[in-house]
Amino acid sequence: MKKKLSIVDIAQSLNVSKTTVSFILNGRAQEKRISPELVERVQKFVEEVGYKPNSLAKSLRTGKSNIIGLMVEDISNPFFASIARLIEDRAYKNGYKIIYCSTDNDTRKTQDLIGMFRDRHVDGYIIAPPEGIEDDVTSLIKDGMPVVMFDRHLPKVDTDFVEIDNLFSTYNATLHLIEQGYKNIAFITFASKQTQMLSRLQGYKDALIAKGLKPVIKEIVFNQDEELIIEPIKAFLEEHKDLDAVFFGTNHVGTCGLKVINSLGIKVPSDLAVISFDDYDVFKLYATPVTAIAQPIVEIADNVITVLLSRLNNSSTHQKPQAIVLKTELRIRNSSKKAE
Amino acid sequence: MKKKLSIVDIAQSLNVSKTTVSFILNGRAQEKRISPELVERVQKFVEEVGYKPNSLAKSLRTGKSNIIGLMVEDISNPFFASIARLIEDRAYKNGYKIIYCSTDNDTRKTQDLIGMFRDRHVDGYIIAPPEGIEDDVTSLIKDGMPVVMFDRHLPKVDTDFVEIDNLFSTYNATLHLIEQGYKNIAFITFASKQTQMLSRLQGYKDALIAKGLKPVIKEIVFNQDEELIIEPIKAFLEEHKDLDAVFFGTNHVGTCGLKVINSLGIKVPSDLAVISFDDYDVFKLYATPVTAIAQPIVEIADNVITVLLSRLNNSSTHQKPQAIVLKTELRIRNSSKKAE
DNA sequence: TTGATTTAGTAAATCGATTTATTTTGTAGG
DNA sequence: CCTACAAAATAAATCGATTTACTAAATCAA
Repeated sequence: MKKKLSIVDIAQSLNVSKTTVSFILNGRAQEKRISPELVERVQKFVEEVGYKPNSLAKSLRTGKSNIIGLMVEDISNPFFASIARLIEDRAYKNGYKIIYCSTDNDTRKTQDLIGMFRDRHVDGYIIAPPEGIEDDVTSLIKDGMPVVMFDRHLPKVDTDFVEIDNLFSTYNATLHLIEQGYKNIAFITFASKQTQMLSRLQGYKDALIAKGLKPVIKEIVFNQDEELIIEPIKAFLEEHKDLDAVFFGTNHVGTCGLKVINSLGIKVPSDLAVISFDDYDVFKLYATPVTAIAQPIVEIADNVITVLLSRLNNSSTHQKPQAIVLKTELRIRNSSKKAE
Repeated sequence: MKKKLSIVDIAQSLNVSKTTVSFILNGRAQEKRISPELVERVQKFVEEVGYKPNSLAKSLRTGKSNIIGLMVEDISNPFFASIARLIEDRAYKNGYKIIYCSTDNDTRKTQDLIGMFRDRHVDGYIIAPPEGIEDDVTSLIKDGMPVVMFDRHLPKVDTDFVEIDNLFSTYNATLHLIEQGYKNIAFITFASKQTQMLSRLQGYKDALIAKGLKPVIKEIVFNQDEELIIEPIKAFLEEHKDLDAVFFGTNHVGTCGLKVINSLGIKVPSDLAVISFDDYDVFKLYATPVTAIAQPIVEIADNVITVLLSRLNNSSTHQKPQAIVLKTELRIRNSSKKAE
């Protein structure tokens, strides 16, 4: 177990001071007028023995950790997993590592996790915020931490966020259903006060009302246990035999919804047309592929990391927070008009 | 922007030495014979002002970071995302944070990432290792780092690992197909020398040979771009019209395979029976649900974290590395016998 | 009373870097 | 020859904890 080399070891081996080594390694040789020969000698040696500065010590001194904290709702959800994947790639390419965690939309858990991240001195935060976390995020921002929110935002917190045009997305998709001749369209979603969920619901309602139809809404209480999501959906569908279409508000609800539909032997779209928010292999490969609203995942990730990196690089300049809203794509998969 | 309190601030406020504060905060008060009154006073004050030790400084001194490095193949793959989720939960509960990354099965990238983790002084490693990474992992172990491998292992590296009984899983599932009357069964998988892939392939071959049938194997070169996976599968299926069943070696191949099957208008299972490794919503919700081999995800995660934590807690004792092999479950979904 | 031991606590070294302040050396100008 | 100034490098302070080694006061035994 060879022990790690420190900057002192390097300095001693070369008979120079560690200050000099440090300056050279940090590219401040010119500025500090260190002779090119010495620079060369040090760099060559460092390369040779494979010395790498201890980043903990570095962080302690500089106050920068080169770590970004990423808080998603649930890393096992394909939407968040994909985003995380893309963010991870771009972060690593820019010399940042990611510490991530799943909030489960649980305020207390999220508070704890913010505490942990803070404690670890992460340089910046990427958060899909749960409800009730306003104060904690505000306090982060007050302390000068860059925070970028995505998927949703906190109206009371003035910071960058990247999200999609939820209201238009569901409005447009609902209109599509109506134009196909569907009239009894239900919206099944998670009970939530989060901005993206409120907008999705609103878009659906707006479309129905604009066309003089009556909204039918079912809100499911989120639960880790999938059975407890499936159960109420089943009850709802059994109770509303008159529906001719159903709109699922998230990929998770959508997947559970399809399971219910299968178990009840409902035929899609002849018995019941289906649209889901989020596109996802399950929807593409379903017996009759399901129309879905696809989020521009790559763009979301790109924007998130770009905004955050720019904050990290000029932490001095106080630019106004950016609100980035991206478009979605309605992927129409079973466009057969409703049989009259 | 209030600045953080340090242990010195605490010590000064209370008129005691920082040594004393440190001892008390680390539960060494008794051992160090510090009077109960003083202990009480310090604890109360610390609580009051909400002081938290700077974990970077702590790590620098103690050499422990309380961070676990998790390297999966691809965090956006549902198998790895679920495992990561479970590991994350259990790690946090035990006071550890996770830094994760996706290796893409790329040796060079993985080497870089190990370097980064090492640099960050992570306390332990959980790795789904790509090929060719033996030396790097061995060197980690030599340096006394706990390393647990999962999903696959490196035969030349003697360390803990958790995986499933791949050979039996595919053997058993293939036998199931044969018993159903299928005779021309192909195995489509990623080209790979990884232990789990070799075993899966072997299990398939063993079963066919045992029954006097001829193996038909198609190995796909992995690629980030899904089109480049779909393409060769399509070519293969078009070329082998005589097949009556196909076995997909991973969830990813399976999903792509179903897309091909859909695009070719092949009916499952009447034209072609399908089995896939890994169970997954896509397979449950496919037009005719697909028989799949379900991995015990919770058990895998539990075992991984348990083994790692025990190594972390008694790093002194040199227990023999454990090889944990778990059972899978064959979920039979369209068990209709082949029509003769 | 004296020396040993225990009790309760602290000063200083340490982890491995960065950064500020300072010293040494060389050279040009008067 | 002496001063001034730049060039080249370094000593020492710092980040915020832990840990080793030490001290002062109190207790105890002989």
